[in-house]
Amino acid sequence: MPEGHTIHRAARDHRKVLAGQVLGVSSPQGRFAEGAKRIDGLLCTGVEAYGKHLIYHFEQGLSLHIHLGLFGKLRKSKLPLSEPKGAVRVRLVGPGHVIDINGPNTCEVLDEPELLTLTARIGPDVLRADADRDRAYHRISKSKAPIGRLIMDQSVMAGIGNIYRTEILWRLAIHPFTPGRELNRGDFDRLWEDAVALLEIGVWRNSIITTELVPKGRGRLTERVNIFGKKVCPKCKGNVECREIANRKVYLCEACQPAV
DNA sequence: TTGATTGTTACCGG
DNA sequence: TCCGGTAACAATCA
Repeated sequence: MPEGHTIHRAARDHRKVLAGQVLGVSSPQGRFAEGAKRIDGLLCTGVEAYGKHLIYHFEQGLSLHIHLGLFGKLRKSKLPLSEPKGAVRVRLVGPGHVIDINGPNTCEVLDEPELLTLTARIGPDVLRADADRDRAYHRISKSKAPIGRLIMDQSVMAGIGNIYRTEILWRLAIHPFTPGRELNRGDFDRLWEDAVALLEIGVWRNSIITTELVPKGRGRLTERVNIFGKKVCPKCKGNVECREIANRKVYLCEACQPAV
Protein backbone atom coordinates (compact mmCIF):
# COMPACT_ATOMS: atom_id res chain seq x y z
CA MET A 1 0.00 0.00 0.00
CA PRO A 2 2.49 2.66 1.00
CA GLU A 3 4.43 4.96 -1.25
CA GLY A 4 5.48 8.31 0.19
CA HIS A 5 2.06 9.90 -0.19
CA THR A 6 0.42 7.38 2.15
CA ILE A 7 2.85 8.14 4.94
CA HIS A 8 2.69 11.91 4.55
CA ARG A 9 -1.08 11.81 4.50
CA ALA A 10 -1.08 9.78 7.70
CA ALA A 11 1.40 12.15 9.33
CA ARG A 12 -0.79 15.16 8.56
CA ASP A 13 -3.92 13.41 9.74
CA HIS A 14 -2.52 11.77 12.86
CA ARG A 15 -0.87 15.03 13.90
CA LYS A 16 -4.33 16.57 14.16
CA VAL A 17 -5.76 13.66 16.06
CA LEU A 18 -2.90 12.76 18.41
CA ALA A 19 -0.46 15.65 18.87
CA GLY A 20 -0.72 17.36 22.24
CA GLN A 21 -2.40 14.33 23.76
CA VAL A 22 -1.31 11.68 26.14
CA LEU A 23 -1.55 8.36 24.38
CA GLY A 24 -2.18 4.85 25.41
CA VAL A 25 0.14 2.64 23.42
CA SER A 26 -0.27 -1.09 23.30
CA SER A 27 0.94 -3.92 21.19
CA PRO A 28 -1.85 -6.48 20.82
CA GLN A 29 0.38 -8.83 18.87
CA GLY A 30 3.67 -7.86 20.43
CA ARG A 31 6.20 -6.31 18.17
CA PHE A 32 8.27 -4.10 20.43
CA ALA A 33 11.66 -5.52 21.30
CA GLU A 34 11.92 -6.82 24.83
CA GLY A 35 13.22 -4.07 27.06
CA ALA A 36 12.12 -1.35 24.63
CA LYS A 37 11.64 2.10 26.07
CA ARG A 38 8.06 2.70 27.11
CA ILE A 39 5.98 5.38 25.46
CA ASP A 40 2.51 4.59 26.74
CA GLY A 41 1.08 7.38 28.85
CA LEU A 42 3.46 9.95 27.34
CA LEU A 43 2.50 13.17 25.60
CA CYS A 44 2.64 12.97 21.81
CA THR A 45 4.43 16.10 20.68
CA GLY A 46 4.18 15.69 16.92
CA VAL A 47 3.94 13.37 13.96
CA GLU A 48 6.28 13.55 11.01
CA ALA A 49 7.05 11.72 7.78
CA TYR A 50 10.51 11.23 6.33
CA GLY A 51 10.01 9.56 3.00
CA LYS A 52 8.17 6.33 3.78
CA HIS A 53 9.10 6.43 7.46
CA LEU A 54 6.53 7.62 9.97
CA ILE A 55 7.71 9.16 13.23
CA TYR A 56 5.52 9.83 16.25
CA HIS A 57 7.36 12.14 18.64
CA PHE A 58 6.92 11.82 22.38
CA GLU A 59 8.14 13.48 25.52
CA GLN A 60 11.53 12.54 26.94
CA GLY A 61 13.10 12.66 23.50
CA LEU A 62 11.50 9.39 22.48
CA SER A 63 9.86 8.60 19.18
CA LEU A 64 7.99 5.70 17.65
CA HIS A 65 9.44 4.72 14.29
CA ILE A 66 7.14 2.93 11.85
CA HIS A 67 7.89 1.62 8.40
CA LEU A 68 5.06 -0.21 6.72
CA GLY A 69 7.13 -2.10 4.21
CA LEU A 70 5.25 -3.76 1.42
CA PHE A 71 2.24 -4.98 3.37
CA GLY A 72 1.77 -2.77 6.40
CA LYS A 73 -1.39 -0.76 6.84
CA LEU A 74 -2.68 2.06 9.01
CA ARG A 75 -6.25 2.15 10.19
CA LYS A 76 -7.87 5.01 12.03
CA SER A 77 -11.18 4.66 13.80
CA LYS A 78 -13.18 6.54 16.37
CA LEU A 79 -13.54 5.48 19.94
CA PRO A 80 -14.85 3.34 21.49
CA LEU A 81 -12.23 0.67 20.98
CA SER A 82 -13.12 -2.26 18.81
CA GLU A 83 -11.37 -5.57 18.48
CA PRO A 84 -8.07 -5.33 16.57
CA LYS A 85 -8.39 -6.69 13.05
CA GLY A 86 -5.62 -8.79 11.59
CA ALA A 87 -2.00 -8.42 12.62
CA VAL A 88 -2.16 -5.26 14.74
CA ARG A 89 1.34 -4.65 16.07
CA VAL A 90 0.78 -1.24 17.61
CA ARG A 91 -2.34 0.52 18.79
CA LEU A 92 -2.22 4.25 19.58
CA VAL A 93 -5.17 5.45 21.60
CA GLY A 94 -5.88 9.19 21.76
CA PRO A 95 -8.82 11.05 23.31
CA GLY A 96 -11.12 10.45 20.36
CA HIS A 97 -9.44 8.06 17.95
CA VAL A 98 -7.49 4.85 17.68
CA ILE A 99 -4.70 4.25 15.21
CA ASP A 100 -4.01 0.59 14.50
CA ILE A 101 -0.77 -0.26 12.74
CA ASN A 102 -0.94 -3.60 10.96
CA GLY A 103 2.01 -5.64 9.81
CA PRO A 104 4.71 -2.98 9.75
CA ASN A 105 8.16 -3.88 8.64
CA THR A 106 9.69 -1.69 11.33
CA CYS A 107 8.17 -0.78 14.64
CA GLU A 108 10.56 0.51 17.30
CA VAL A 109 11.07 3.21 19.90
CA LEU A 110 14.06 5.47 19.25
CA ASP A 111 15.90 7.97 21.41
CA GLU A 112 17.25 11.20 19.93
CA PRO A 113 20.60 9.92 18.67
CA GLU A 114 18.93 6.91 17.08
CA LEU A 115 16.41 9.15 15.34
CA LEU A 116 19.23 11.31 14.00
CA THR A 117 20.97 8.24 12.66
CA LEU A 118 17.78 7.21 10.91
CA THR A 119 16.99 10.56 9.31
CA ALA A 120 20.60 10.99 8.22
CA ARG A 121 20.39 8.00 5.92
CA ILE A 122 17.15 9.04 4.29
CA GLY A 123 17.62 11.12 1.14
CA PRO A 124 15.82 14.39 0.43
CA ASP A 125 12.08 13.76 0.56
CA VAL A 126 10.15 15.23 -2.34
CA LEU A 127 7.22 15.98 -0.04
CA ARG A 128 9.21 17.84 2.59
CA ALA A 129 9.66 21.59 2.43
CA ASP A 130 13.19 21.25 3.76
CA ALA A 131 14.25 18.81 1.02
CA ASP A 132 17.57 19.61 -0.61
CA ARG A 133 17.10 18.57 -4.21
CA ASP A 134 20.68 19.48 -5.08
CA ARG A 135 21.77 16.56 -2.95
CA ALA A 136 19.69 14.20 -5.06
CA TYR A 137 20.97 15.66 -8.30
CA HIS A 138 24.52 15.37 -7.08
CA ARG A 139 24.13 11.63 -6.52
CA ILE A 140 22.28 11.05 -9.78
CA SER A 141 24.62 13.08 -11.94
CA LYS A 142 27.58 11.02 -10.78
CA SER A 143 26.02 7.60 -11.15
CA LYS A 144 25.97 5.25 -14.08
CA ALA A 145 23.16 3.26 -12.44
CA PRO A 146 19.84 3.35 -14.30
CA ILE A 147 17.62 6.28 -13.39
CA GLY A 148 14.86 3.77 -12.71
CA ARG A 149 16.94 2.45 -9.85
CA LEU A 150 18.16 5.80 -8.56
CA ILE A 151 14.80 7.54 -8.14
CA MET A 152 13.50 4.63 -6.11
CA ASP A 153 16.63 4.49 -3.96
CA GLN A 154 15.44 6.12 -0.76
CA SER A 155 18.92 7.32 0.12
CA VAL A 156 19.11 9.23 -3.17
CA MET A 157 15.63 10.74 -2.99
CA ALA A 158 12.80 9.63 -0.76
CA GLY A 159 9.13 9.04 -1.36
CA ILE A 160 8.90 7.41 -4.77
CA GLY A 161 7.82 3.78 -4.91
CA ASN A 162 7.43 1.26 -7.67
CA ILE A 163 4.30 2.65 -9.28
CA TYR A 164 5.32 6.29 -9.25
CA ARG A 165 8.70 5.30 -10.67
CA THR A 166 7.14 3.82 -13.79
CA GLU A 167 4.62 6.60 -14.16
CA ILE A 168 7.00 9.54 -13.68
CA LEU A 169 9.55 8.24 -16.18
CA TRP A 170 6.82 7.65 -18.75
CA ARG A 171 5.38 11.14 -18.24
CA LEU A 172 8.82 12.66 -18.80
CA ALA A 173 9.66 10.38 -21.74
CA ILE A 174 12.78 9.10 -19.98
CA HIS A 175 13.85 5.52 -20.55
CA PRO A 176 14.19 3.77 -17.15
CA PHE A 177 17.56 2.30 -18.08
CA THR A 178 19.10 5.69 -18.83
CA PRO A 179 22.23 6.07 -16.68
CA GLY A 180 21.79 8.75 -14.04
CA ARG A 181 24.73 10.76 -15.32
CA GLU A 182 23.07 11.12 -18.72
CA LEU A 183 20.37 13.33 -17.24
CA ASN A 184 21.02 17.04 -17.41
CA ARG A 185 19.87 19.44 -14.73
CA GLY A 186 16.73 20.35 -16.66
CA ASP A 187 15.69 16.71 -16.94
CA PHE A 188 16.29 16.23 -13.24
CA ASP A 189 14.37 19.32 -12.22
CA ARG A 190 11.38 18.25 -14.29
CA LEU A 191 11.57 14.80 -12.74
CA TRP A 192 11.73 16.19 -9.20
CA GLU A 193 8.88 18.61 -9.80
CA ASP A 194 6.69 15.92 -11.37
CA ALA A 195 7.34 13.71 -8.35
CA VAL A 196 6.31 16.50 -6.00
CA ALA A 197 3.18 17.23 -8.00
CA LEU A 198 2.07 13.60 -8.29
CA LEU A 199 2.75 12.72 -4.66
CA GLU A 200 0.87 15.81 -3.49
CA ILE A 201 -2.08 14.69 -5.57
CA GLY A 202 -1.68 11.29 -3.93
CA VAL A 203 -1.80 12.84 -0.47
CA TRP A 204 -4.84 14.91 -1.36
CA ARG A 205 -6.81 12.18 -3.10
CA ASN A 206 -5.53 9.32 -0.99
CA SER A 207 -4.77 7.38 -4.13
CA ILE A 208 -2.16 7.08 -6.84
CA ILE A 209 -3.35 9.23 -9.71
CA THR A 210 -0.94 10.01 -12.52
CA THR A 211 -3.27 10.61 -15.45
CA GLU A 212 -4.01 14.14 -16.58
CA LEU A 213 -7.73 13.64 -16.95
CA VAL A 214 -9.26 12.58 -13.71
CA PRO A 215 -13.00 12.41 -13.93
CA LYS A 216 -14.60 14.80 -11.50
CA GLY A 217 -17.57 13.84 -9.46
CA ARG A 218 -17.92 12.00 -6.26
CA GLY A 219 -17.24 8.51 -7.43
CA ARG A 220 -14.98 6.38 -5.34
CA LEU A 221 -11.39 7.38 -5.96
CA THR A 222 -9.50 4.46 -7.33
CA GLU A 223 -6.03 4.26 -8.67
CA ARG A 224 -5.56 5.81 -12.10
CA VAL A 225 -2.29 5.28 -13.91
CA ASN A 226 -1.00 5.50 -17.47
CA ILE A 227 1.10 2.41 -18.05
CA PHE A 228 1.83 0.62 -14.78
CA GLY A 229 0.53 -2.91 -15.22
CA LYS A 230 -0.86 -2.07 -18.67
CA LYS A 231 -0.33 -3.56 -22.09
CA VAL A 232 -0.97 -0.60 -24.37
CA CYS A 233 0.62 2.83 -24.24
CA PRO A 234 -2.15 5.44 -23.95
CA LYS A 235 -0.11 7.95 -25.93
CA CYS A 236 1.08 6.01 -29.00
CA LYS A 237 -1.07 2.86 -28.65
CA GLY A 238 2.10 0.84 -28.91
CA ASN A 239 3.15 -2.11 -26.84
CA VAL A 240 4.12 -1.60 -23.19
CA GLU A 241 7.21 -3.53 -22.11
CA CYS A 242 7.65 -5.02 -18.68
CA ARG A 243 11.21 -5.31 -17.37
CA GLU A 244 12.83 -5.43 -13.95
CA ILE A 245 15.03 -2.93 -12.14
CA ALA A 246 16.12 -3.49 -8.55
CA ASN A 247 13.99 -6.63 -8.42
CA ARG A 248 10.79 -4.76 -9.14
CA LYS A 249 8.73 -4.51 -12.26
CA VAL A 250 9.08 -1.42 -14.34
CA TYR A 251 6.87 -0.73 -17.36
CA LEU A 252 7.92 1.35 -20.32
CA CYS A 253 7.04 2.30 -23.85
CA GLU A 254 10.08 2.01 -26.09
CA ALA A 255 8.53 4.42 -28.58
CA CYS A 256 7.66 7.18 -26.13
CA GLN A 257 10.70 6.67 -23.91
CA PRO A 258 13.56 6.17 -26.37
CA ALA A 259 16.81 4.74 -25.00
CA VAL A 260 19.73 7.13 -25.07
C1' DT B 1 -1.59 -24.20 -1.65
C1' DT B 2 0.67 -20.85 -4.76
C1' DG B 3 1.81 -16.63 -6.37
C1' DA B 4 1.97 -11.84 -6.41
C1' DT B 5 2.51 -7.48 -4.12
C1' DT B 6 2.53 0.65 -3.75
C1' DG B 7 9.44 -2.14 0.55
C1' DT B 8 13.96 -2.54 2.82
C1' DT B 9 18.19 -4.57 4.43
C1' DA B 10 22.09 -7.79 4.82
C1' DC B 11 25.31 -10.26 2.50
C1' DC B 12 28.28 -11.76 -1.19
C1' DG B 13 31.00 -11.68 -5.41
C1' DG B 14 32.90 -9.06 -9.30
C1' DT C 1 34.51 1.05 -2.73
C1' DC C 2 30.91 0.70 -5.55
C1' DC C 3 27.49 -1.93 -7.94
C1' DG C 4 24.20 -5.56 -8.94
C1' DG C 5 22.12 -9.83 -7.64
C1' DT C 6 19.91 -12.80 -4.11
C1' DA C 7 17.54 -14.07 -0.01
C1' DA C 8 14.85 -12.96 3.89
C1' DC C 9 11.12 -10.75 6.20
C1' DA C 10 6.46 -8.79 6.50
C1' DA C 11 0.60 -9.82 5.68
C1' DT C 12 -3.16 -10.47 2.75
C1' DC C 13 -5.89 -11.84 -1.04
C1' DA C 14 -7.20 -14.17 -5.35
